[in-house]
Amino acid sequence: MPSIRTVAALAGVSTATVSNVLNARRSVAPDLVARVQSAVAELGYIADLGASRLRSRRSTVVGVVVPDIANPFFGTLVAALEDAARRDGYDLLVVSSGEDPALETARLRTLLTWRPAGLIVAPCDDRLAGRALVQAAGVPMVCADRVPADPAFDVVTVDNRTIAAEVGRHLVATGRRRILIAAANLAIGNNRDRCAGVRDTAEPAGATVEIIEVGVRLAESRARLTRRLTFGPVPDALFTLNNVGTVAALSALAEVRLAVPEDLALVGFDDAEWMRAVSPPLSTVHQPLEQMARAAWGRLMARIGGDTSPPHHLRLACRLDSRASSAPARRLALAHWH
Amino acid sequence: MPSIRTVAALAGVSTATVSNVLNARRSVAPDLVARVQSAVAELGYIADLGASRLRSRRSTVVGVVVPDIANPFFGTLVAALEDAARRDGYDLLVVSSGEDPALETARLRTLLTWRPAGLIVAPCDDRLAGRALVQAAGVPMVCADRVPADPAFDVVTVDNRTIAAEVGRHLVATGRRRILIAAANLAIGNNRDRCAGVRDTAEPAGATVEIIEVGVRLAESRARLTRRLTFGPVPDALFTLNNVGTVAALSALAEVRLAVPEDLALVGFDDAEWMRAVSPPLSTVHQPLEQMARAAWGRLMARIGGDTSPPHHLRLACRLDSRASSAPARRLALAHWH
DNA sequence: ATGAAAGCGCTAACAA
DNA sequence: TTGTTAGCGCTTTCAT
Repeated sequence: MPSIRTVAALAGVSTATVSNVLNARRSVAPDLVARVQSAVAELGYIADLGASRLRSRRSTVVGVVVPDIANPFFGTLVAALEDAARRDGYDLLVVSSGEDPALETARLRTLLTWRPAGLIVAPCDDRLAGRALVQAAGVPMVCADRVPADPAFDVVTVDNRTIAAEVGRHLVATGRRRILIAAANLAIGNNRDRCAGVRDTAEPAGATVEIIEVGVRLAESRARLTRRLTFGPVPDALFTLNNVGTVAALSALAEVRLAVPEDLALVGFDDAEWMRAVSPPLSTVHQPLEQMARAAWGRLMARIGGDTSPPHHLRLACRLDSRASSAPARRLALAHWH
Repeated sequence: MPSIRTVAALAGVSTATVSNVLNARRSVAPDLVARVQSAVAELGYIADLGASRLRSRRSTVVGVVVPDIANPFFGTLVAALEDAARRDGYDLLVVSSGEDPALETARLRTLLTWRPAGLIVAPCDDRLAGRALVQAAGVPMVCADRVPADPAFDVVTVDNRTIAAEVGRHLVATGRRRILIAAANLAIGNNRDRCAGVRDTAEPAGATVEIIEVGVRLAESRARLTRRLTFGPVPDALFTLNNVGTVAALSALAEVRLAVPEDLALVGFDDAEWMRAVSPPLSTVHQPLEQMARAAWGRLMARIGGDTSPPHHLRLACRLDSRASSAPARRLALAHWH
């Protein structure tokens, strides 16, 4: 591949001038600009950003860590981040932690190896074991979705407790009294807050709230939920705390032959297009993912730009999309779902 | 951050020795190894892979281009690629083309800027406009999922025509005669092959096959499908050629009040967990994504390793998971779905 | 087995 | 305004 020297030689200028033309840093005479540009075009020259970063000490790559890029929740988050990054001239190095804290730390170390300008991390638990590594490297980091226990970093998340309280209110208002919450993993603060929110409104209204931890994997969640529904008392409402749990719930409910919403109401945290397309359409808590991505990106850009203000802690509002899966059981036989 | 010189100074050795210890290239005396290692630990030294690549001319980053990382199909593909990459000590620079050929080319150019060891691309159409760029750069490229018209590169895809023929056979065998195919975009060879496959088996059996192009976006697909189902003759089978189309179909069918499978059978290309969890479970063509990722990665590693054999063209077999959404209409009133 | 020195491609001082 | 030179952090000769 041609280097900046090849271009300089062909254009009959110095490498500094080529650099200045390409980066528009210093003003260059119009005829030299033209000569450089045609040399670039003729050679198909593409600058080496690695070398550029090395010398200029300005990095244009940002590392992103998510628990699982195959999960559409994180896929959508990453897509929105990429959009923001592209606008600002950054590229994204994306890694998955597989919901494993040890792997998360290892992946963070790998990312630091590329000298990113910053990091955006959706931690796999509240501990965020790799935090020390990042702090030692002095690389700005913004946490998204999940909140590390001691947020010494900027954090962008949602108002879990408030929206879960609304779910509790909704379930009670539609006549449900025995609420089962399927939480993936209570080591995640989000999930504890969501449970607390439901309790806030459901218990004072006389409903019972039971919580089971079903794990982060689909197969395991389905199995635990099936077991619980087979052997325990049957609830009249089920609230799943993430999209994997919602799929697990649908499978488990079909397996034990419980009808939604006749036998029990189903509400899921995390929204997806298919959830409103199926019958019955599923009631969901919609998280503002694009907004979360933009906010996280904005904070990171601010930090990269030298902002040293105390950590920002942003909580975005969710929206409860109440659909047929949590309609009152008694009215349902007659109602149309669409 | 400490550099290799900081480590060398602390360990009392030369930078060459530090490099040799860290990369295990030349043999180093045990005591020096120990001193280097403790210096590394003490300083929290993390090597700069950009500088390393610059000097050694060995890149450990691979660029990945997908139409949309938020689409679980590509999310899963990328997750599988990341897994393979990590095992081989590579990192992934992932970009989305947004199903836009111009953006695809721009993103490819951006990737080349990082001097990747190779590229894995799921093109957004058969033209793959950026191919010239990649060839000029001399960077090995493997295409996955979609096949460029003139495959001068290694390609890993699925046997679309064969599995679509099986879908046609299945629909005919279960009593369907008026098949509607909802193709996203016929500029994608995959979709043309899938249509041809259905025709291969359905038309000789006396069924009619109609094809409509619904576009790659959900809202548009839903609208076009609704319009077609409202104003055209009602088919008794619908085959959607990707996961977005399947969601669009569910919405459209609910909107026009057609019941699956009583009024028509529904079969979707692309599988997802939720498709087997909903009622009725959806019949789907399952693509071997993990296998596709492993094969693409394997080809890329071979090319990076110097393999100059003629382009490989791999077609993997899909599996039709026939579920209740394409059960024979007449038997259905009595059948259990699960 | 180890170190000194050169140089990967680029940009930032500094000189002219 | 332009060119010359040094050097970012690393690896690789080449010498010892």
